[in-house]
Amino acid sequence: MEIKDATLALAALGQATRLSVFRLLVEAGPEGRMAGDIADALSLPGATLSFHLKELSAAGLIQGEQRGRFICYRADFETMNELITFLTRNCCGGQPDAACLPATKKVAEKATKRARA
Amino acid sequence: MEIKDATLALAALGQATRLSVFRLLVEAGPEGRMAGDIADALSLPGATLSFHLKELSAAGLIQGEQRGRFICYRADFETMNELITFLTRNCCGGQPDAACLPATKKVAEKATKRARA
DNA sequence: CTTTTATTTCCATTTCTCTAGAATATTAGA
DNA sequence: TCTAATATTCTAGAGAAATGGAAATAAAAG
Repeated sequence: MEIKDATLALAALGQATRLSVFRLLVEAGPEGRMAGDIADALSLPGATLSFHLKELSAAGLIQGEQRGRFICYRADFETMNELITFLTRNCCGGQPDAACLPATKKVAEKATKRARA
Repeated sequence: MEIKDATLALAALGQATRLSVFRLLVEAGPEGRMAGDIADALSLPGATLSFHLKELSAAGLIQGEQRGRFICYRADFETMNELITFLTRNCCGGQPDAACLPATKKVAEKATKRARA
């Protein structure tokens, strides 16, 4: 992930309504939730939710899939993991001893394994 | 970390200039870097950098310390880890099998250990 | 093909954010 | 104390983002 993509994703998450939507989808897992369901859960007007879903999609953080006349949205966990990797990458100049971000090593390992698989 | 703090931190990072500044400090590690040094590295006018440093400070992502007539800024790794924990918390309803966010388990463990220490 | 339901796009309004020059503060050294 | 160096606050203008009602679109059911 490049800085441009990371900025886009972080800006998308740096907004209260969108962060709530995203967290809802992270907790929902791979099954996701219907748009209207999300609107109900967060008491959002359709137009407002739609605007935010679009932003999250553009940032690659969620994906929507038509299901009958509903649309099912899911969190994109791969993007999320890339984002975390980006944020913690080369922490403290890459010296493992410094270990300022405990996530760094483990997350990086996992990401590498997944990329190879 | 609460949603309000997470939003603040993510909004702070969701801006190209600030993300660059923060990444610079993450890579610098606990030693940090002087404000002027950062301005040079990123070719930023003083007023602009100062504005962004203030935002990052307000979000708890960095801290400044006076050193002679310089000010040394460092990344706040604890906040960063809390943020990652927040984002990945209760992924997929907390079912470990789902494992959509590999970071979840490891990061959460580490964060808990540190909090107890 | 018409209606119902789900969601999105359009649009105008309001609000917040970014930028950087100029002025101000703070510290150290001569 | 006076000056140079470093960094912050003030300020205003330009631009971007958020909101939500109304209209449009898309899909399925009758």
